[in-house]
Amino acid sequence: MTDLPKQYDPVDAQAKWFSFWESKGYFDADPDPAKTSHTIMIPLPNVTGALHMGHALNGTLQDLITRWKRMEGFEALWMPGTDHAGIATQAVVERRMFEEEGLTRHDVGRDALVNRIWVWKDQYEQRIIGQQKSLGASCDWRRTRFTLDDLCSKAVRRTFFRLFKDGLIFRGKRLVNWDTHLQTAVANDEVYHEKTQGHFWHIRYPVIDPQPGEPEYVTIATTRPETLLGDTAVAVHPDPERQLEKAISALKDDLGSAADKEKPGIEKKIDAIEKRKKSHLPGLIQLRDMAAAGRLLRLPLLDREIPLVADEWAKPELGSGCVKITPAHDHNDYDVGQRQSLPSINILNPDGTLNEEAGPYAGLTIDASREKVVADLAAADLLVEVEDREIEKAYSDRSKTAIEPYLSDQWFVKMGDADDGSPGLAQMAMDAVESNRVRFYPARYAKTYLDWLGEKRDWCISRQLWWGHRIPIWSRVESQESRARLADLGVTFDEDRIAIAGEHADALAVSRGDALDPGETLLLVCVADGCDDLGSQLEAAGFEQDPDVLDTWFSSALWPHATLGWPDTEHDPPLSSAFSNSPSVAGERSAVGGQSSADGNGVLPYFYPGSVLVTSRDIITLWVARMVLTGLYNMGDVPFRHVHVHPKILDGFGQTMSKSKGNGVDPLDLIDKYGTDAIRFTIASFAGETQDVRLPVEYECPHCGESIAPKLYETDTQTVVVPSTLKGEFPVPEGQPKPVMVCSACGEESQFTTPLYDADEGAPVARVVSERFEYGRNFCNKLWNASRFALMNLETGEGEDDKTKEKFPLPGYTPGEVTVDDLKLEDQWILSRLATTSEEVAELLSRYQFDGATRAIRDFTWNEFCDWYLEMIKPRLKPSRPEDVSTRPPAQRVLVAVLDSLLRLLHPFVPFITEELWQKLAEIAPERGRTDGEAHVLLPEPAAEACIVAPWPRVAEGWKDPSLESRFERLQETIVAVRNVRAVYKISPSTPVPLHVKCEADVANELHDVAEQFDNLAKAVLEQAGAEVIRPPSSAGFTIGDADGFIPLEGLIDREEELQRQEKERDKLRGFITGSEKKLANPNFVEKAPAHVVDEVRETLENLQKQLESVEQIIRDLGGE
RNA sequence: GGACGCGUAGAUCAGUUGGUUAGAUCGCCACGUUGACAUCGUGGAGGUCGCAGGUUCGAGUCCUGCCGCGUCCACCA
Repeated sequence: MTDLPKQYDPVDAQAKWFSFWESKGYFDADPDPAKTSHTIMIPLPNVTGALHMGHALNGTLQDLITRWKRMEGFEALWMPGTDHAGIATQAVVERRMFEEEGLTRHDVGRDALVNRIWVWKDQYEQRIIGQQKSLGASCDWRRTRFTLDDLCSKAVRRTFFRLFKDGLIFRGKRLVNWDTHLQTAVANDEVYHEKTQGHFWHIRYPVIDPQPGEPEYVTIATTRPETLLGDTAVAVHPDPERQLEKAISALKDDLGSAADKEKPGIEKKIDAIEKRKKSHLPGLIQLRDMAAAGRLLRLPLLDREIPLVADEWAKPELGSGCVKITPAHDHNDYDVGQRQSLPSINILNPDGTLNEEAGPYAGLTIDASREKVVADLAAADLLVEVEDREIEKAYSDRSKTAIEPYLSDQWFVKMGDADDGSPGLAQMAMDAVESNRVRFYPARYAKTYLDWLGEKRDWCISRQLWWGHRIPIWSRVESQESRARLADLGVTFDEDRIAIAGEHADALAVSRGDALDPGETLLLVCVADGCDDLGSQLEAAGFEQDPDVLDTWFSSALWPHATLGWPDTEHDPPLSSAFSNSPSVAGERSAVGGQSSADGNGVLPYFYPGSVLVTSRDIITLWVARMVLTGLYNMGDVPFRHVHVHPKILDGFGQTMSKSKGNGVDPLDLIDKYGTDAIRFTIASFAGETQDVRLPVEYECPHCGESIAPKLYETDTQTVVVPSTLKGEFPVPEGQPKPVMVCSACGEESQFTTPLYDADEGAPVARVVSERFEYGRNFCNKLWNASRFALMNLETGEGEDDKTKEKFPLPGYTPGEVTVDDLKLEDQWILSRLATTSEEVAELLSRYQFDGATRAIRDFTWNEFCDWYLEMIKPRLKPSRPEDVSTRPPAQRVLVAVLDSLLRLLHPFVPFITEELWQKLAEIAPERGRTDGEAHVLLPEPAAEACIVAPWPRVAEGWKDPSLESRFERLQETIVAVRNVRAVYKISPSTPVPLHVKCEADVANELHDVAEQFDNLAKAVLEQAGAEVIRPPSSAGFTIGDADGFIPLEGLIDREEELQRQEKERDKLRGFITGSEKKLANPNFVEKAPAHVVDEVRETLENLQKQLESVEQIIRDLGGE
């Protein structure tokens, strides 16, 4: 007996089959010369947190492709791993350390902090991997890597060394976002801006030795007067007249295309500039000339002499037309400083107080210095005016304190082309896409990639952090002494050439860089991987290692080749069993290098380059571009052939999901509620090419399960998503209980998932869910029950004679050859449809159109296999006369063959349920007819031992039969039409109706052949069919092109009602006919449209007219006109 | 400010190079449970494809403009 429950229980299947797959080693990918490789490198999740819906989408698609390719016979590697995510991870650990123990990183020191982060990392890595596994991820888990493990570290060191030696890494200045509270640089995306009330100070800078006719002062305006202490110039536009004209004509262009309501505003602006031209232009021209003459100004308060320079940054249409230049504390001013060769004066200490450069203001905080500077300027009569003005200020997301732009020494990778014009790193990466060696799907994303790389901006790779790959550079001020010490290591200095000889020739690279003090240079020594003893020797020689670490993206850029063992060509990369990736915690480092074989590292050349990168669009620049670049540089080949960019998941309000908004759905909650397969299937159905996905979410009442709609809620600082039945307010008033959700069904209150508070321990919490996943759950249930039906009918059973009510035995499934003679219409049809569907699915998957593939396979499963095929074979499986028992075995065999193919087709989408069913099917049908052999014959073969390793169905081409499909369609249409009549006349399902069909003789024959299906599916008895059939009186009719059906309904027919129904049909047909006639009457259409289109319209028209005639005949019969 | 995308049924989305009557899922309405499945079946209602122009024999699809929305990048004296 089949013991399948009525509903699929995912929990059991998920645990059972995942460990089965893993223990069998099905996920493992190793070089196999007999197979082609298929490689996907996972976009590394950060070790900072849990997986979210974006990961679920990203992971599902990769697993889907990997499973599909594996079944197609590829050696499919999906490489897992995690990213150390420098800034984010260190920030999380530092924050927790501070909150829980009140310690800062300076309290514990570098090594201790890094150790703490390792502990955190191990914990979270486990959690993330666990989550990925619960999604069914068929990664080769033996190969799990971490961007700070030994293998990746070696690749990072080697890459850095090569770049440095090639002169592609250099030291330079750059303004960073400095958090004075945490004393660290923060990334752009950790900076937020807020508008506050501020002032706009107009300050006079005295001109030194003004000539007759020249102004005594130049006026500038600033929102940050204290920065004048770091000013090194004042700029004026080099051609103010042209610039003003340009501004005016740009505005005039706008005016031409602007909406009416915007016009007055633009006109006002034009007026203002015109006025300014009159009032300021002569002065600005004069200043420009003074700048050209190299005239100097006296910096107020510090009495420094600074030049007046001509630079386009100074916009004559703004302010006074002049602008102070503070290269060390403003991004734009920094650029001006570079262009104009101005010195940069840093006036800040790391803690945000002013340093000795600020002279008398040294030691003051920024705010205090501003007050004093303003007061002193006023006292010196240099302050012209103070305006109130709303200004935007940058704040650190982490410390919530103000961000200061801060000039610092950083390391860069040169992206531009070489001096001789040969392509640089950026150009190489651009060429790879332009020549289609890397292809984007959808193609439009190539533009994002090319535009960004086209700027060829140098890549700043240093970060002021402790968590990460430390920069392998040791430096010391250049001197006789330091040169001599380097000479001990084989470094020689000949004029400006630095050479390295001897045993360290390949382990060291040396160049020069700017030292802190002007006039001094630094000797920069880069130490190659595996030569850390040289670092110690350098330290002994008075060199210091750079304190910074590398940008996280530097290591993740190497992911595609580093994980495969590059640069080690001697050994295969080690597998996790022999591999520790957490040196500090493990206490000892394991040796890098895995199995040594005569052939060297066979893994790298086999799996590189990868096949496809699956990612979201926000890291096309940060990550994708850099992987291509380093791949080309290190490997001489691109890291992957395809880049598939999938959509983002948004909430019902169209906003990005995130923890900080409270609208994030936890994939684990969903898996818990709907099952992994349901989630995967639904997610795959979302993944199209055009749109991001809106996933409306609800809160699920923990008491009764009711769904409560969300709403947006504005707090002082952010907009969050909360339940629409919110009771209480945020921020939670002192002493008040936390806000709750009130359930509209059961009236119970509960806390809910929100970024605004942590729910009380043990309290019932309303989680965020989405009904959309019922789509996948229902599909799985349908598949489950269809299979349940099949399995029930494969066992021996008992039939009952319709007439005698005598029982008789039904045979169980036995394997056996099925030839075309054994096949009924529906068998041939479902095999034809299966052939078409599997081809279509593979085609869509190869174009990464997962939504289309999901639809195709769902339609086949539900609307064709379940709704039609299973229904049609029921009579054969359960004959009602003992003499018909022989119809059962062929039906069973075709059913098994189709189900077998269907499970394989579905496996990449819903792996757990298909494996479960595959194994159940194997118990009763270990040998199944294969559809991929010769057409029209099903030969039994033993099934693969697991669905995951079964071959992807390639149904033999010959099964496809379009003419059969269209005949079948007529049958379907007829049945639907009969059902329609039954529904309209409310005929009970158990009452048989007679059916007469007027049609050509050949059609009539076909209908007689399938007469039993009319009975089976529409409870209709085909009484007559043929050209001679005439409409019986009191009957309902329908027409389907080449056949008219009549259902005599003596006593049931309401003549008026039927007349109306038919008249409605007639009017509809007439509408269509008019449309077609109009087209054909148009000589232009007939002449210009392609012949096949015209023919099609003619054919359609004929058909429509036939139908219309039939309907009109029916109407006349009914007594209408 | 620049780039890219989106706007199609009450909701969420498909709609291949322009070509008969614009589809699906959920929801809705009516009917239906002894035989795989109510997480189901059968039938049905529901759309002037954001707006305005244009190209074309023909536009949801191509072009221009506008309106609304989103994402990324840049910038903000």
